[in-house]
Amino acid sequence: MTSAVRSDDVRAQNRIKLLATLRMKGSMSRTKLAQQTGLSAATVTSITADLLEQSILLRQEETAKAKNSRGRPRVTLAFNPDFACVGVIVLQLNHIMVSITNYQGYTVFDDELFLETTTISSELLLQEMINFFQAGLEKAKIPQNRLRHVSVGVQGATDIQGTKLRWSPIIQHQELPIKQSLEPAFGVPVSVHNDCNMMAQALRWNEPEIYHSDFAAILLAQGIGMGLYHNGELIQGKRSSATEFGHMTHIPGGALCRCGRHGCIEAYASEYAIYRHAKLQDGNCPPNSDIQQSEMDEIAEQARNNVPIAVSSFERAGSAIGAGLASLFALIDPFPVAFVGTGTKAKDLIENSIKKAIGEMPTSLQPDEISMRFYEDKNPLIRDGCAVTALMEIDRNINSRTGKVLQIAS
Amino acid sequence: MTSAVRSDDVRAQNRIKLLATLRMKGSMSRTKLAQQTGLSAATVTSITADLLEQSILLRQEETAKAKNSRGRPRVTLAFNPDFACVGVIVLQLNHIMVSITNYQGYTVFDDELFLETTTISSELLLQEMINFFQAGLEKAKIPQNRLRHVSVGVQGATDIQGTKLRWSPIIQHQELPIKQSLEPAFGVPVSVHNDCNMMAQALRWNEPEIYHSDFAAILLAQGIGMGLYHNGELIQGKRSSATEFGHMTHIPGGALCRCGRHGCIEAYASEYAIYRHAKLQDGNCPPNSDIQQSEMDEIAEQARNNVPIAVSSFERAGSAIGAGLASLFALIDPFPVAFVGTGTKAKDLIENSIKKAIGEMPTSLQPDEISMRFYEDKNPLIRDGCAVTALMEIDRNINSRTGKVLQIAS
DNA sequence: CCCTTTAATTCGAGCCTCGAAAAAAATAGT
DNA sequence: ACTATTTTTTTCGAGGCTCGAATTAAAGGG
Repeated sequence: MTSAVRSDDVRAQNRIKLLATLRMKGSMSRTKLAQQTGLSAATVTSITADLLEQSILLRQEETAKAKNSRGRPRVTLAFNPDFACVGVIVLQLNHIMVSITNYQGYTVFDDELFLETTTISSELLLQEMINFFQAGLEKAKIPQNRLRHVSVGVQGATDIQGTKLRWSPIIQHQELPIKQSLEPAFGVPVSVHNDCNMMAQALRWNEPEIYHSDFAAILLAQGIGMGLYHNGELIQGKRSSATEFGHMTHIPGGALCRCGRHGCIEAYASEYAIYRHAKLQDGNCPPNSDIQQSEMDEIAEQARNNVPIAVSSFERAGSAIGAGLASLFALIDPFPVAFVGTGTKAKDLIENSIKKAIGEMPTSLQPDEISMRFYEDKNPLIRDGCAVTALMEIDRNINSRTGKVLQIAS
Repeated sequence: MTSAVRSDDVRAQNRIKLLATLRMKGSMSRTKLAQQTGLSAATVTSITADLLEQSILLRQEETAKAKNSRGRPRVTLAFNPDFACVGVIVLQLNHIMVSITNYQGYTVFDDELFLETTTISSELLLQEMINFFQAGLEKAKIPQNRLRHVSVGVQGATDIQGTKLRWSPIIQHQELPIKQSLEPAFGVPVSVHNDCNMMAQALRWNEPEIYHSDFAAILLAQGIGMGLYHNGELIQGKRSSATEFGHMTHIPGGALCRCGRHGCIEAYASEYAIYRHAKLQDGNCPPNSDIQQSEMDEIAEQARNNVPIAVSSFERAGSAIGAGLASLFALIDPFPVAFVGTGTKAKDLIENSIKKAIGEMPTSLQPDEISMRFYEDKNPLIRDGCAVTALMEIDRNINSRTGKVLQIAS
């Protein structure tokens, strides 16, 4: 239902709109900002005056005088890179990445650390995250008070409020209270996000022409994950974060999945599933959680040499994904899909069977009309997605000059 | 993205909020309205004064003086039943229903007509809809100018704008331009909606305690349909209306579906699928589109007498639905489900296998925790859903005193 | 008949956005 | 060098809106 609105909510709303426009479309002049936002020039002047005064925006020096025309030269407004910065911590299997991004969106520091996530105690893991990020802050020589937000990207299910990691294949523990543990240490808001959702966020940021209102990012790796946008909004559960595409049913009662159930898409399309089938293991064989990339490469090579079992391993994977997509396309309409992760190395081996499976399904659309793109390296996407999420969170919470937090009545 | 907002949008927004509160929670006093909407008493007075002046609301006579307390007696505000009325046309297989609902939400007239939808030309069908509704208007003695909106509920896929019926099993034609044909005849806005979405709308209206933010209405009948709400909003496609739950994949390459593909949920769970299996027909046998209710009842009776093939027919249906729900529950979190239609007569035969199939799937929730309710008669739900949709459309478009239509800049 | 209580209204303060007019800051032409 | 032109910004009421506080309305209780 619509919310009650007060007069000053209007200003807040329009300020957010204006900042979001700058975030998505880059620096621009006030006049262009007025066009893009639909606000009057007068209002843009008023709002940007506030933002300039608060050092949130900067007048950008006209370096290469774009003097194509006469008239008063436009003044390009840009985010002040030093107004704030955000931290990103990405938690993966045996691996932590941290990075720091300035308010303009440039990553000014990144580093990574290997540690055994599967065996470590949850206290120690949280402490390592804190220490490693603090060390990063020092190495990057960021003034303490500049940090405004830390965004944590994790593989696994988070809660909808973005406070904790509810369950993850990379650690043994459940309900890891990340926000609660990290906020006291950093003194700034911390939010926790599913890695696939962050990939989707980053794609939307990098390639808005393709990934805008309706699209999905699908992680093809040890597990299968998804970040899904519909009508310009991230689809999330009511309690848990992730659209668990990998655990939609593919074959009722079928192969054993890492989650303990049978027949999930993941039990056919993940690396362990491809490996299991290629190695002639039974579908009920417990998933191998420690497959080297070289082994997957080898199976792919065999498939390229037409070794039947290797070929069919990848085809099964493609069919499972295609069938799952077809189901989604039945629910929502067809949308562009980005495949991300090491699994895309075998793109040549799965693409056709994905399309074939989509085509067999009750969609009126031809599979060729559906945009499918492949992105091998997931890490930059996860990192950028976390950074943008954090930056937009800051943008959204820049308050009126009173400094009080905006409250909209329910 | 957020939209630019103008000052008078605030009034419009709050007026809508106020009307929506009255719609959903019934007549109430200004003071209560202020509490419920979060607006100040002063603002409620101001807005309701406008609405009273325009005869949109009425001061309700205090019939049974609820004088429980002293103090100035509250004045209950209610919709003026005579301010407007809306028409509903429900188009089903060989069957048209029309009804008229006043602005207070009471249905003041309804009627139905049998005609061969499968063979009729699209021109004639549209003309019959117009004639039959016009006749209803006359019988109900509704002043011409009181009608404000006509809402058409159809079985099949509509376009997202609600202008036409793109495809339907009940007619041969495609892209039936309902809005375009009916609007000139009625002289008021016409909107077209999928029947399952309207069922969901009606449930939300009738039982908001259960069906509020996230829930689904599933039609179990000749076909399988769904209306799905997520985060308080109807999930729709980008182009087509319906969440085609019935055409999600159940068994890849499985039984033949009415849509021409194989393995859809509908090919296992619809009445024709149950019938086909019970009659020992092959899964590739073309769907029988003309099954009498008595035949379905008979199969159900056999199942209750433990005739194995009849039992398994219903179990297969339940499993297909349960598996589909489990997939949805993996995407979003589990939500309450309302099953609607003649298929619910066999509720005792399918409920357990639905729950079993959900339980086998990778949801952490126990199937018993999921609300599942059954509603045999779909027609009142479709009708009421259409009526409420139309009424809320009117509420949303009541303009400021200038009479101009509200425009929010993109 | 006055006091208490609850509901609703009035009124001024304080925000906002907007259009029109004015100011600012450049280039083009003579 | 100076004026006219062009384009971008800013300034300045006008007109909306909501809100809190104070006021008025309309009962019942004693």
